[in-house]
Amino acid sequence: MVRVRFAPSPTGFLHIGNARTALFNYLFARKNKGKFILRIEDTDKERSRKEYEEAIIEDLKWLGIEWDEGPDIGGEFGPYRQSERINIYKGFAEKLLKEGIVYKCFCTKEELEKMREIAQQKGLPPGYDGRCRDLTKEKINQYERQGRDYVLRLKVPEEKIEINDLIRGKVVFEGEYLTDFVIMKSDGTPTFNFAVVIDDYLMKITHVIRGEDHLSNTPKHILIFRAIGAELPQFAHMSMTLGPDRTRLSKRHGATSVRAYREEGYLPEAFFNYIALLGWGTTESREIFTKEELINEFSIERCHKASAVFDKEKLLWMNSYYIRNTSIDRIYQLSLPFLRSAGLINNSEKDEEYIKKAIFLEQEKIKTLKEVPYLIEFFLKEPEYERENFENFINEETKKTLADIVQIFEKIKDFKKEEIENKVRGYCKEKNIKTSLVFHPLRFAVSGRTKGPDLFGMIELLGREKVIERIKKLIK
RNA sequence: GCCCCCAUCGACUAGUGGUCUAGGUCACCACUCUUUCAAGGUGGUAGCGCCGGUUCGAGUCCGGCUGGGGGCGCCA
Repeated sequence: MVRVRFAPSPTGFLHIGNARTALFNYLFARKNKGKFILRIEDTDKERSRKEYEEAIIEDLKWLGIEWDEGPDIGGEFGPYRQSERINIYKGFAEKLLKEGIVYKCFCTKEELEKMREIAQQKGLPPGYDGRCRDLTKEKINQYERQGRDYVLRLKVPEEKIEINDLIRGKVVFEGEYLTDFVIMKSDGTPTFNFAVVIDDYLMKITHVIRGEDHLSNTPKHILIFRAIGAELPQFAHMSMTLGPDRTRLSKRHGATSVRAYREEGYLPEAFFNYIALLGWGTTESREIFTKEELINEFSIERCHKASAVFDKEKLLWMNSYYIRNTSIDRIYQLSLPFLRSAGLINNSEKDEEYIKKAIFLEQEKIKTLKEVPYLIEFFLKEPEYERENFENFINEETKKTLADIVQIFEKIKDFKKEEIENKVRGYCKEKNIKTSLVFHPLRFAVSGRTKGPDLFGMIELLGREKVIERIKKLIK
């Protein structure tokens, strides 16, 4: 049975890169009829916050990623919050200490700093020189009596470690570059590297799918798996997500959290779809997939090794594509929060059908839900006339035309767009005026704008009364 | 500094030794449709980082170089 996990740290909102890791784990689990587990890695007390855990859970749900076990729903292998598992790690650490696989290190920050400098001078990566490895019992007792802090370090053997990565193939790390690393901090909490392995082991994780930034940590993990006598899971290291300048996606590239895109009015399915296409593709280079199709098509072997640049433009296109191809009911529902905060929706449900019709008229133009209030605003409120265009469309000449149009509108029996269009076109012909000389001022008079939806559909929806009122007010 | 990973249009990708005068999508440009803006349709610009090797034949295999990314903490 396939078991995978997504293990974020609640130190901020769900990041795009993490969302992609979560997504790939999710797709892999569903594709293989396995389980997807959510685990919260909150051992860093300084930076972890409960609000972020809640936010991450909310954003994952928004994206449509569901888990089978997690801190909110429990499961057979809980608890799923590392802060609640401290005693488990301690137990493993004590056992390893007894077995002599792990040892107490009393070195101070200053000593460690010096060591790193020396290692660098020798052309080695900065690391620990192992000086506390063979401390005598007496020495250890003495240090402890003095109340000195200590950490637990793993005795790292000098041998090469091979990883058989599902995405990258064979990766070899030579032994001499890895030094004894910390598994338990002096405050009695585990390091990330230790907690991950213990949890993956106890939670029976079969496939560790994570970002490439963890590839270099993997030898350490393998050593810990071996130390506790556990079987290795399969590893798959996904490529990273980069900003437009090809550096790691970060704050200075603008919005990097899923939350931000959600608030900008992106559809979850569009975001889901786009993110899946980063570092992954099918042989036919298809672009649009439903969640089910993605689950069906997904394969870890097709993951790219090279990192991918997150392209906001393409996401925006995809979002508009999804908006164009989604039912008005859903667009309406999703737009509600945006309409509310724009103060356009306080007057009750009567407006629902009217607003839906307005959205329908604008649908092909909507790129994000955030634009909806602006696009339909003039249907709900008196228009604000664009100053820079005012005189182009409302002048002595057009006022006369508009006055005629009012008369025509007053006489139309069935105030529907076909009839309205026929009559207006007929008027143009009769007076021998170019249609654009009528259409543009009319559009402007009714909406206050030079751009907008289908003119006659818009007039029909606004209704005779409102249209005539708006025109009259202008030409007075 | 050391270790590891990576390399096809500006971006995302297809491509697993001949069918590649390298295909698709976004962006960009032109034309078209048209009452505006969009959307749509048609066409176009643009790429295998470089140098060697293997081979009858290399985007595809091997090596080096260059470039980019990641890691090296009592952060995760």
